[in-house]
Amino acid sequence: MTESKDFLYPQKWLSKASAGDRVAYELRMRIISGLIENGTILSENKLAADFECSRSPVREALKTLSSENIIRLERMGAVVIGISEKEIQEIYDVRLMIETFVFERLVRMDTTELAMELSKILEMMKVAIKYQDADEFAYQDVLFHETIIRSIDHSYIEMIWNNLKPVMEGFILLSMRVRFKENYEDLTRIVKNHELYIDAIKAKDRNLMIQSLHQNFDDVQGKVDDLWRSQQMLSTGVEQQDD
Amino acid sequence: MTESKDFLYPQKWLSKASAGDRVAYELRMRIISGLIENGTILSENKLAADFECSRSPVREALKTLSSENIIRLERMGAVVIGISEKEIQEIYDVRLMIETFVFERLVRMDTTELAMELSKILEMMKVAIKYQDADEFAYQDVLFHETIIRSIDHSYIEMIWNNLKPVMEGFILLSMRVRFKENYEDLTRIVKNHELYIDAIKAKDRNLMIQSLHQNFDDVQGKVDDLWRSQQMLSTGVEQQDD
DNA sequence: ACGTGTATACTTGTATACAAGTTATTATAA
DNA sequence: TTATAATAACTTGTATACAAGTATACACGT
Repeated sequence: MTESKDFLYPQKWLSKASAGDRVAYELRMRIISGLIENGTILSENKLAADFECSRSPVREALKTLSSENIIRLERMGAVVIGISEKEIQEIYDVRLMIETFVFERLVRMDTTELAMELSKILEMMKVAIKYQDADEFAYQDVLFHETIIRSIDHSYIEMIWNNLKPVMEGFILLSMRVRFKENYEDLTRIVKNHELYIDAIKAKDRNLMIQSLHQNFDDVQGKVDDLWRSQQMLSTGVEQQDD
Repeated sequence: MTESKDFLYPQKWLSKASAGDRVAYELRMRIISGLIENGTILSENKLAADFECSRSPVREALKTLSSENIIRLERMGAVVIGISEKEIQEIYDVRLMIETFVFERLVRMDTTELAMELSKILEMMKVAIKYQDADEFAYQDVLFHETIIRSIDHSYIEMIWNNLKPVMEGFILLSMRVRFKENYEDLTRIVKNHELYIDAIKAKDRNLMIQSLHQNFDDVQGKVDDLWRSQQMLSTGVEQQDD
């Protein structure tokens, strides 16, 4: 039980977060990473003991996680749904759906400011690669897409994003940690991909955008593999919990 | 303050609901209907007193409502966002988006069972018209679309629906109550519209589906007008609250 | 051996208490 | 009259207490 006290979610990102948020972020990571297996039944009391807090923050976290579709609240306990291949596919269905929608709006807007902002984020990503900071890279990657989505000022599209984001973030976080160790050269390809996306936004070229999205999606397939490897790394590094 | 104790949400739909759910459903209706004006700052304590319960269920309700984008949780109090013309447009953007996505899946499935189920719901709607039960009609209307969406078994599309549904339901509820009083003949047109939708699903005809969706959308524009009328009816029938 | 009832150890939902922080108000001084 | 400091009345976030319901295990009678 030595390793299990480690946190999967970057603690510095939680500096001003409430206990409820902390539980949500960490619990989410443990579920996405497979550390907590699908089908597991979570009890509020056990979680409260685990996270050394009262049931109030735990309840809040469980409600959040259930609205993100990674657990299911039932009469007795919360059942872990987690992220299997099907869910990953579904998440990217939705991402494709909303990003396509967003692009249709973007082509009717002035995108110079957005393109500038995205370029800045891209620079950040390059720096993160240079200093081998996987977490920072993941953060900027998520921010990149969030910036695009928020630029059209559509509160209900943003609502969808808000529900998707935490899971995406966790997913990408785990994936990038593996890549920084094992597939370092992949990162430059991801950067290229994002450059393509910016070009598409600048040129307002649908074909280019579709192309970029699809390449991004191919990357995702890679991420899926990474995730499994990440799960294996975790599960072999940590002893089994008895129930 | 005589009228303000009335409930906007059908109480019989809350038979087994928790206090938290009751607060959420009723508060949502008061926000959507405009009974609680946009920009109002809600306090947990005041709401708890209003609904005669403790802060726990109120907190739960506020969290739900904020994930539905009709309030915004801030440091001090929850700010009511509500549903203005912009939000209604946005909600229907999303509905169009997901229902189009769903249809693309449907055309690759066996839809006979679904069509049967939808026909049943349509019959229910006709009965509701016959007995002038606006709430039941609204319920079946929402169920109709929910049934279509759930038929493709896509948990993240369902996630979007789950976040959208309560607001949609409330919105349609208010709209139908007005129509049953003032635009009774509209209802048969809505039924026709749904029949068209079923035909599109049976025939797997994209054009027919698009046509039906757009007519449905025209209906929505009507609903928007109804909503304003509903809001006026409420605001003139109820004395102002002093703050 | 097997069904049935009961005791027990869980579970959630809700109320309440308390701490820490923010806003508003009031009193005081210039 | 105005600026400022202190106090009072809020606010949320978290812990805890309690009630009501549910699953489990165990004993008992058949």
